[in-house]
Amino acid sequence: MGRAPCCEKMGLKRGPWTPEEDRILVAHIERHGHSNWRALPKQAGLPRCGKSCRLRWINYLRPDIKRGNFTREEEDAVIQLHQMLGNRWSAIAARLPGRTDNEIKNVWHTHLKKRLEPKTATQAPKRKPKKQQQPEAVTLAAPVSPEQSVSTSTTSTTTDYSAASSSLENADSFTSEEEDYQIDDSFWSETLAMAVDSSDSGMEEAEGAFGASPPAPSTNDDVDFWLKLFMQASDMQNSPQIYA
DNA sequence: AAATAAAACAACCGCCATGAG
DNA sequence: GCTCATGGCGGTTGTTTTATT
Repeated sequence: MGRAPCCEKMGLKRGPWTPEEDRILVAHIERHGHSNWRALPKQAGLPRCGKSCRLRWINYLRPDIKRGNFTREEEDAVIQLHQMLGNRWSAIAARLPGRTDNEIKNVWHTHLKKRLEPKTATQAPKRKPKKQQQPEAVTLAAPVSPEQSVSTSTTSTTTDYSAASSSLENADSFTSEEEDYQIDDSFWSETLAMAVDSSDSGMEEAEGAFGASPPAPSTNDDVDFWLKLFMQASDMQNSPQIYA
């Protein structure tokens, strides 16, 4: 028997968050942290359940969230990590700084999965990819703090990956199912190096700053092991003569 | 311009793991 | 050692947005 839904029973509010609710939640967390999600909404005066608050914070309001479309590199990393980890979205998210498990999960289900589907599905997509993410979520969090306005800015996101996006001039070709999923030789060494770096330093900094507890060491070690293995494999591909 | 279909996104639900009492 | 409360995760659904007809 599952636990009763926490929000409905108490007559708490559900559905989309308003900017005002966002502001209250962020202000409260900045001031008091989030040691107890259950108690948080009451303390903050939010008519929400703790679970809802937690989700909102983790997925959208955290200052270190990177918004905007996934770059090609990020998508490829997700695919590769998914091959290694399966549907362990949180583990995958831990390797992609600024991306949340929910976001990754959505991206996976909306286009990455399709990209990997066999060539049988050759119909061209009816829609072109979205130009940019809808700004509402950004504007929700943006006014809250200077930190957020920086980290949640769509433009800053694109600048983060400007180098990568510059190589995406032919992005349309990637969206075609006819396109074989081919990884540039130099890609994995870059992407995985980034992932390892961030796991070694950046991610821990980011997580530490916001009180998130790091995943179990064994899990991290496992993933790091595989990442390094892939890096080595990639290097071998790049310069086989070295390893021959 | 309106209707429709599809994609993208945001949020919720239910289960599981873990820690405190 | 057991029970309960809580946090966290993955799956799923509902809503909104956008492209196409």
